[in-house]
Amino acid sequence: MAKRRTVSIRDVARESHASLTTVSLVLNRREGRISEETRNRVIKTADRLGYRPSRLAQGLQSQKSGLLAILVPQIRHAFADVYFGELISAIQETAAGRYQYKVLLEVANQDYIETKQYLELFHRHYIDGLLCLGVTNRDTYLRDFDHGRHPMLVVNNYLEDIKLNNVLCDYQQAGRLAGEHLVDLGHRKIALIYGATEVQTTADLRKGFEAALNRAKIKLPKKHTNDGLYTEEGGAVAAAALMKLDPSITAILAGNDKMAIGAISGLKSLGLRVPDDVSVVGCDDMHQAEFCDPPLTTVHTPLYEVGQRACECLMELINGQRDTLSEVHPVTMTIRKSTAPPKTTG
Amino acid sequence: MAKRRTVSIRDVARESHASLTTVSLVLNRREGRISEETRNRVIKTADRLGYRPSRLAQGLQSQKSGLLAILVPQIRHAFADVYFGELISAIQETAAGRYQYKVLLEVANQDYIETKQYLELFHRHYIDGLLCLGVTNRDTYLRDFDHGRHPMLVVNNYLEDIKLNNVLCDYQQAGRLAGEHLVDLGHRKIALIYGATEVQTTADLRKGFEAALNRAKIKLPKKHTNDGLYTEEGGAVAAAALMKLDPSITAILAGNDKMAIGAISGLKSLGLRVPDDVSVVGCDDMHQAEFCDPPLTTVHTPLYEVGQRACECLMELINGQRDTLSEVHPVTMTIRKSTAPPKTTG
DNA sequence: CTTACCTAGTAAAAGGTTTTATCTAAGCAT
DNA sequence: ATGCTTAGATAAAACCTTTTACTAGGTAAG
Repeated sequence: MAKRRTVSIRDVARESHASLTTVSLVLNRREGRISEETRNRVIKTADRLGYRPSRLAQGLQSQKSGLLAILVPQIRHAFADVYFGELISAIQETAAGRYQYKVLLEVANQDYIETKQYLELFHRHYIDGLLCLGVTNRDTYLRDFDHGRHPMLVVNNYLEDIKLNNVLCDYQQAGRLAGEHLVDLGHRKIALIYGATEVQTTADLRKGFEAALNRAKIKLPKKHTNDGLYTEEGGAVAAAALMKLDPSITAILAGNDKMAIGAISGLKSLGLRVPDDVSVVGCDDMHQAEFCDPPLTTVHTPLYEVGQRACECLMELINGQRDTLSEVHPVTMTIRKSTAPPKTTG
Repeated sequence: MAKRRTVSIRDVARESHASLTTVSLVLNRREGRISEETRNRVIKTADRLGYRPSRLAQGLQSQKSGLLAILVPQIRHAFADVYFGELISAIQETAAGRYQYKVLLEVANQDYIETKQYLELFHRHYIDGLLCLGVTNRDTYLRDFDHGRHPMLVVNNYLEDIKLNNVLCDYQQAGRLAGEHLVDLGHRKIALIYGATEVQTTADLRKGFEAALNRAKIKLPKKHTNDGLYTEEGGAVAAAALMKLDPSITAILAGNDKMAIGAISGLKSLGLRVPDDVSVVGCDDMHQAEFCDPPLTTVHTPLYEVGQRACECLMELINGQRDTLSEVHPVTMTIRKSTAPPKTTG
């Protein structure tokens, strides 16, 4: 079981009676400098020996690691969340497929942030770029990046008082579209189940939603809003509480599909029918939204596309083709069966 | 915006009037060789300059990358699956927390397998070890690993005819426990909703389940089994089909919690009550199982623990403390509200 | 006084690549 | 015969560490 030494470019050079330089030039397809004959000889030898250039040596030389990292917050089952899952899939596929980049997975727990591991990642040449997911306004440590020295960008969010690169969906538009849809159907008593308030896009969603309602002279009083904690259970509880507080509510927007689905089940367990008694709108348009009962009307946020673009933009930052960027993607309504005009009350 | 060169060990040596070797010795805590005075001088200088050793150079020297990869199959939303999510979380946390290892995310799509990228990962010194998730009997390419030249192991599964390292739950026991639980409750007409047949652990679950039934002189005929495709929708459809084929069924085991939850909703929509009319047992004990209606009786498979152990074992393989291994973890029943004795039919 | 050993430290090699600057031989013009 | 150009190839430097083998100077033992 003699662990044979890995074959290096030196071995190829020796066995093909050429110099290091020649082998390197041939293998990196620098055209025109080497004769056809030598080229073939080198390639054949490299093949025969099974030569594979070491990423470590290449990286040391080029000062590039060929790696990017995805930083996710430490949430139980962050990796089991469709939202993150969709983004991670998009990023991984784009990085691997289009750029031959590999993806590192990092979790930002308390110690990680205190010891500034996210900077270490760059300083120790682990990565060439960083994508931050699930960022909130409380993540002030991101200020360490606002000099723009390290290629990084915030995915599907932004921070109010730190200027960072980002690619995201238009959540104000999302709120507006959802609001207009419900108003157009004739609803007047409309409620909102929001997720965490420290997430900027959530604030935007609310802003857009409220603006749409206001335009139709509808208020969004405190008793018409509730926290759904971004979870199904939270959505269920929030919906029930809202209906208890004001039984005349006829429509609810939830900040994501999970809470919307929870809300539907919460309403059902109160004996209310969706959409006959109460209409429900979600946000995200995740896979499951199509298959729940009733199929969910929701705002389609192009997450896969955002993940993909985030990766592309990060590569541009890495390659210095770009300095700073902020890209906003439009959203659309996907109308299914969970919304309908309100019952004409007598 | 002059991009200043990264500070190297050479800079530290120069500024602290010591040699490269001395600096390296001090910084790597090789005790005893260097005087207290020099040591302090070096440390102070390193701090002042903000020196961070380059992982690339260290890796080149040590022939270790400090990275391990998780290989997942290309399934839509593989990263949004609680099953994979739990394993990935466990692995990532263990690798980062206990070993200062970082985790690379790889997706095994067709091209990836055909071009043997999984081997390239080792040959090009990207990684020191590999963990394979979601493996099936069709993944014959894994034969490339059976020489044991590269540290790798299969997580929560195994292959019948390829001898590989693995850490997994005892799915035969899982089937047996579920079967015994239902038999003990008095059920005689029992059905199984399985996932993909090409997954070895699924076959094991069935085997253990059937053995438990047989011991009680109960058969598991073809019409009492159905494919649930590992999804909620699949579970719903499968349950409905089973009940249509044989309305006398009083209990169902589903191969995972997702299908179990689907089965419950499928049964409900047929007007059947769970557990009053039909008992349902799941497998996995994912977070959601506790919160569905009724709370799901299920086999608890210690996924987090398995992921953690997988990581630990991989590190032992990497460090040569171990050559080959196969570790099976016991499972337990978590009894909640979705199972009950069968109705005494008049 | 010689030998052996210890302490504090260093020079140089090794790890594997890419790139820059240089070299050689051949062909051609002067 | 000399100088210039070019194609084809190469030596050496650079990227940054860690480790091995060595040195100089001092002390203790024989």
